[in-house]
Amino acid sequence: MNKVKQREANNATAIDVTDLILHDIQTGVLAPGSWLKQIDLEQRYQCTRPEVRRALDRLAQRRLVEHVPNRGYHVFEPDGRQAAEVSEIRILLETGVADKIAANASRADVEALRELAARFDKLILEGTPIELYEANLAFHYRLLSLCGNSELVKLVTEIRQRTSSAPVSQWKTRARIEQSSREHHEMVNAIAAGETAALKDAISRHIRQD
Amino acid sequence: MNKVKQREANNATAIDVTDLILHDIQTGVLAPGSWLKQIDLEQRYQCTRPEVRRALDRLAQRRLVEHVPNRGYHVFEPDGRQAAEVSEIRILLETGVADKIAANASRADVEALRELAARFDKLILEGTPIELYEANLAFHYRLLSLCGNSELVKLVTEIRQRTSSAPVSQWKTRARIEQSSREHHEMVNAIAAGETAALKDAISRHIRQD
DNA sequence: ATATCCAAAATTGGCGCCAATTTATGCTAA
DNA sequence: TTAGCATAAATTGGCGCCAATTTTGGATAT
Repeated sequence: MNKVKQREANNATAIDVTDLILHDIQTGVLAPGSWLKQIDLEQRYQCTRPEVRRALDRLAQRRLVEHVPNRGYHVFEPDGRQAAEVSEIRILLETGVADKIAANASRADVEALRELAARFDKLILEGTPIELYEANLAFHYRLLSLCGNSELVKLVTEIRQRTSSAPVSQWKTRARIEQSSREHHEMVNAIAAGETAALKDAISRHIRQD
Repeated sequence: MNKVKQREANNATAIDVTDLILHDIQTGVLAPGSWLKQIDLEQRYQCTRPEVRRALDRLAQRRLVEHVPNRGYHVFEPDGRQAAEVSEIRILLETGVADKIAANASRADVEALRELAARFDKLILEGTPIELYEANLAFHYRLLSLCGNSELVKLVTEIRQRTSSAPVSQWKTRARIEQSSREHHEMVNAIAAGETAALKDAISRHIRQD
């Protein structure tokens, strides 16, 4: 009985338009500043009007899009000060748990991080910008998860989205990407060696230049 | 021309049902765990069904209420671990900017903080729990604003709401309230004296016991 | 030729209805 | 008397329509 219900429940969490729009903002498909017309989104994502509106409202709550009453929603573009402030927050949080990360990291964790850092490396040459972006996310997620504070992980994931509204375009220079990759390895090495001071320093520099 | 528009713009930002429900959750009128039926809210706040649903969706996004599909929304009650994790986050952020707070505080700022701390003191005896709660919020808002990072202020305001779902009921013991008040004064004194270490310590203890 | 004003088109946003699901109630059978 | 089931009530949630506002295009007057 209730085949449909069963199907729904077993099925991976039904993806919501919010995530689709979010992904397109993150990957730069929807450029910062551009207006998000409800009709366009409705067609693009093959969904209904109320769904679009709910998604836009959610993204506005997260300050990823800005809402102008009776005018519509447009992709938010953080000014320099806001970006700097958010970076500051990330540095406080991520360096603040650096010692916990180093303490909790098992040999297997270090190995997994090495692999993720290597994957990022590899994708610099072979992958698309989007793949690179996602590999970066995966690395940082794994790294931060070691701190043991899942609320903090969620929070940082959230505010990381807030800064890098157009992360793909930001990484235009090869030199900068390679620098990022070096810092990834630097972090892993610091963890493996238990050098929390070096880890904090690497994290700090990494966030500042991102 | 456009009298209405003018009126609307000049008028204080039209308050939204979300804030009303939020306030009632914060002050404990809507108890943790209780179900928020759409019909009840619709009547209680004299608003339409879609407004209620939008508000509930927003509060669910902020994790102040929990959504169970086809069952409804109920006030979120954080378990011990989550509460501890959120406290940990607040300590990282608020002690992290303690030096900035101390550095930026002018004589007038210190005076204003003294006044807010005194107001809290006074309300312990004379005020209602809600007034006390709001005086506490005002003190902390003023204090944190001195750090100069407005994004951080917004963020902490947001996550502070997340921990203390029923702050009024938490403060049942007089002893605890008075301890809080002492710590307020302790913080102000530390700022006035420029003793950042003492400030960090006071903030840390204050958050942990809250 | 250009600025201003008016009208039409497009877009946003509010509201109510109805289907789907869940919960409560009462009835029947063991 | 109690457990199970079926039916009814209540609640949630999706969808579409229409009003309100804004924008665009064009016509007129200076």
